[in-house]
Amino acid sequence: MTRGRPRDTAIEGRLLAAAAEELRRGGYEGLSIDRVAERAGVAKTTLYRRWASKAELVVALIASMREEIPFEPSDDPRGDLTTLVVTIAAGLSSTPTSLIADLAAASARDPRVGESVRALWADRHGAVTAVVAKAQQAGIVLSHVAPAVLVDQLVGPLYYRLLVTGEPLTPDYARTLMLSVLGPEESP
Amino acid sequence: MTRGRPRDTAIEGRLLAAAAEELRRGGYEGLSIDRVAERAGVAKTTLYRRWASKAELVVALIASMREEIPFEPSDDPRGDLTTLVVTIAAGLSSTPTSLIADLAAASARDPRVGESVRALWADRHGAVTAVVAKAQQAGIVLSHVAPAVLVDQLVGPLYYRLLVTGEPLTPDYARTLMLSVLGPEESP
Amino acid sequence: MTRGRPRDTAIEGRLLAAAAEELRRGGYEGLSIDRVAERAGVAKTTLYRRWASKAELVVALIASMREEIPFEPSDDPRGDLTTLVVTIAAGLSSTPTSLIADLAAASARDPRVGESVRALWADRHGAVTAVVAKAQQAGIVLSHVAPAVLVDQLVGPLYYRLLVTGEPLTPDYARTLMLSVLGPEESP
Amino acid sequence: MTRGRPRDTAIEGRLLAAAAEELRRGGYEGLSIDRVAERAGVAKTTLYRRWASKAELVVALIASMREEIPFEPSDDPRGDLTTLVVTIAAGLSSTPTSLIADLAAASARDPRVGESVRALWADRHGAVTAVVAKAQQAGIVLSHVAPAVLVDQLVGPLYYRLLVTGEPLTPDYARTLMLSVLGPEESP
DNA sequence: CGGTAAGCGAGACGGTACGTCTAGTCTTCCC
DNA sequence: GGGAAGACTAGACGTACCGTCTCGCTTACCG
Repeated sequence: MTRGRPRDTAIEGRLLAAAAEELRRGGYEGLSIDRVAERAGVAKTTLYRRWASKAELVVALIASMREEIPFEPSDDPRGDLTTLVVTIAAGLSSTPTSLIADLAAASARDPRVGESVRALWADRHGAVTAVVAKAQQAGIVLSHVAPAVLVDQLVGPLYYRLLVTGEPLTPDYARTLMLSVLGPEESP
Repeated sequence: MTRGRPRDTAIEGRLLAAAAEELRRGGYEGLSIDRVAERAGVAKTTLYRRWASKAELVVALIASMREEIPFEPSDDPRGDLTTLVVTIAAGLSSTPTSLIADLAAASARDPRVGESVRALWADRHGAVTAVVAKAQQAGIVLSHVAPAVLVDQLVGPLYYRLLVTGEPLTPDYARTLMLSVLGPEESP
Repeated sequence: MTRGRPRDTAIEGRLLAAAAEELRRGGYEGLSIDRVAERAGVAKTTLYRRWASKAELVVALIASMREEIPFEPSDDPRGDLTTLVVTIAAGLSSTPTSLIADLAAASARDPRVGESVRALWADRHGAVTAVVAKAQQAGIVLSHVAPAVLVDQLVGPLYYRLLVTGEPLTPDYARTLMLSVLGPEESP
Repeated sequence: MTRGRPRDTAIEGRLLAAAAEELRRGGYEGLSIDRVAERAGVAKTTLYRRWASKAELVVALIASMREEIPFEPSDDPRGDLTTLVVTIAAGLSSTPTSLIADLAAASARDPRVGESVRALWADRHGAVTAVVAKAQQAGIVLSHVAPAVLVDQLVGPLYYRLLVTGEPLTPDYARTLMLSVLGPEESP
């Protein structure tokens, strides 16, 4: 029923790409609508026709950034978990801290952004949870604590260091976390 | 040594009160320096002489809002730790999340702010570290992992839930964290 | 020769009516093409197919507004003239000033608009000129000055007050102008 | 009484000069606030602190462009009047018509602008009124019509031609107006 | 009767300007 | 030197408007 000139589908991609670049450079705060539009070679009105505000743009952007990181669980839960946590730590420390912090702040301000951001992490954390559950079933983790809590204790400290204490996220630290949660590896 | 007109000590209080009101109404984003100064009946210069930026003002504001919770370590490290973690969780969940997230974001952008914010948490976290070390020495915690890491695994998940997953910080959750780190209490 | 779907003749009227209403409310400046089209229930394209720009639309609008005010000269030029000038004054003061001013401004910017607007006044002013010439021939006006100049001195002050000094255009003022130009009436 | 940092007096001049240049190039329509500010090397807020809108800026600009034409009344009211009217006509016809029309339009929309614009003409028109009154007292003008009306009939036609009929404002025309109002000069 | 040319509705698009807001710095005078 | 007042820079924000464009549908006339 609603007709008219169809939207140029390429524009959305260009805008999101431009916004991503802006976000990468200056974080949420430093993302300027004018610059995004200019970088995308698009009129500001065209951007606003799609997203009514900066927040909505970022929501869409984050959603579009969810890369499918395929993870293949092996028979070695302990090894899998180490890989996962180290990878997450590496991913976090290779992303500008201010960006992650800005996303957290934007999430806290706008529930829709929050949802979008959580969906962004969902894959990775879901994988961790799955492996932890598996390890628990295999008897590797003796704890009777819910897997979700163990995940919080593996992943939470990473964000904590990043956002609160400012300490570095080394692979060693990630492994130490593993050790603390899983206990020392038993020699065969 | 110090010359010239002494600072009007009442002003600081008026400014912080004004800032608190602004923060209450519009959050970090909606806090306007101009409005704070005007509401306090004070020149903007006077505000900036005390705090170099909006972030620092908010840091000071938060600091002023923090109640000195004197903590007296008892002979029961496990009980002490539980009290501490539950208290921290309660403090965090009673503060608007957006505030904490904005502080983290401001920290990531400006190291000086980061330092201030860290000082804000320092007391509490210091206390936790001390008790954890004590518990470890007392043999309650069998882990050979550094106390700092255990603290990260007690406190980190709280921030993680708050800033990342958005899940609630209940006292039960805090206790579950304790359990996971310390292991089940041994019956005497 | 002419192929394709013929233009809907009713649309032009609806557009002009809509434009007239818009002009009445907000003057030239406040006339928005988008709103005119919407008010007429017509696509913007359809409007632009008829007039290539806002100015041309207004030109057509003004042209369509030319009401034929039939004027029947009597044997009493002085009376006729009074009637005419008072009528013109009344017409001007019953029209929003800003509209007249905007038309003048649009005229100054675009010659085509100017031509159209002048045609709008032409009838009335033509009638005045005719009567003045007649009065001059009848010896009522002693001046040897060209009728056109006398007309300027009768009508010009009306616009002058309206557009420049902002003073009101009362019937009395109109009569005073008459008196000044024609001189006092001779008693028979 | 006036406290705070004083306005930088040089800025006003720079802004007006920039606006004048803009006006010269693109007329009222083509004058962009952003460009004026940029050309003047000044923040837009600084401009808006002085004039609340484009119209007000232009009012000030026009006012600043008005040269103080010192007028010394002689013993020859007829000559004085001729000089004045011819000068006014010259002034009007040397100014872009669209500017004057735009000022009239802006006046009609905003009373404050109207006041400013009237003040702009006040000097000249005041001088004319004074000389007319003097001429009337000296018996040169026999009319018993109020001076203000005579002034309207001398000056009004100039604006009328400019804004309505579009006819040129020649010195001859001005003299004809004089002649019509004052009557033919008596030979000594 | 089917092709084709134009009218039409709906709305996207580029481009540009507007006026408002904010943070933080700077300048001046007063105590 | 502290304080008040406010000017100043820099730049983002979201809205409005104009005139062009791109669709798909509809209506006529023409062969």
